[in-house]
Amino acid sequence: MPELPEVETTRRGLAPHLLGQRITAVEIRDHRLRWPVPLGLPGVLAGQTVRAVDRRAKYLLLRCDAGTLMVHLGMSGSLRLVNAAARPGKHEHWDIVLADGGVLRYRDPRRFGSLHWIVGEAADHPLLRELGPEPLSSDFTGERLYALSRRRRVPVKVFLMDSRVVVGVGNIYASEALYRAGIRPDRPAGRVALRRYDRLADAVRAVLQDALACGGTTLRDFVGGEGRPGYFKQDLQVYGRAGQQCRNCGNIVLMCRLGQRASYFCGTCQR
DNA sequence: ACTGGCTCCTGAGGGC
DNA sequence: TGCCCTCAGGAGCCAG
Repeated sequence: MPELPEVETTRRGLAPHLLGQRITAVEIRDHRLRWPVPLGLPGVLAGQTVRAVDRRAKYLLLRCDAGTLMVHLGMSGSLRLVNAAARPGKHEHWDIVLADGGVLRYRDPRRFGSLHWIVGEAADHPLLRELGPEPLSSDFTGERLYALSRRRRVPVKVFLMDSRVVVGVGNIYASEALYRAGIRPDRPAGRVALRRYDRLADAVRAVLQDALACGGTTLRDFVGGEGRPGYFKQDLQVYGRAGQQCRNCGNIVLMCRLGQRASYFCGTCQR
């Protein structure tokens, strides 16, 4: 599933092909994404030139002259550049046709993704306005986690996955980062000390950077054909490993459910 | 202000 | 070319 590293990898892969390109046509084959794709989109987008390809959280932002196209991949979405002659498959819901003949094609079997056109400052859009800092930016610190978590009783894992606290930490990486930091996922957020939040912020950065390094591999697979699941799988320490041995202490990895999400941890290494 | 629960959707996987 | 059930997951949204 597209986590932040994969969205960033997608951005890096697409940017060189999209920058400076004029959009000649847009075809929406299925409007039923998470939010209905605006009917007027092809009209406003045709003739626009892509000036920048940015990312905010897990949203891709294609900045054009008259506005910004905002794409979310949901959990099963992917974007590929394909040949104009390639027939769209079953779950390939929209195309953006470029002046050079290339086609930016969106595939999303579960349709949890979205497509918005934003006129004006994209950062002011309701979906972006309340977002916390990027995890790989200097604004993301243990001090911030500590300050925001005082008197919060939510499990620290749920807290870490709150996009107002920090963006881009999905279910897999939340479990992995907490394991690396030695913090139990079910510990109340307000009962984690500053020094341990420093460790956690470091762990989040480390996990995301490691995954980003693997993301390059994912993009190749994903551009070449089907995205293979579990590109980061071999590096996972706890996620999906309930009942197996902790790689550090040998005790059994446990699973619990927090905020309707499966959470994995070692009861010995994490406190 | 917080917190927990629900929701969208389809494919995968397990039981039979 | 088996059918049916359950579940996973990003994240917005809402009720209490």
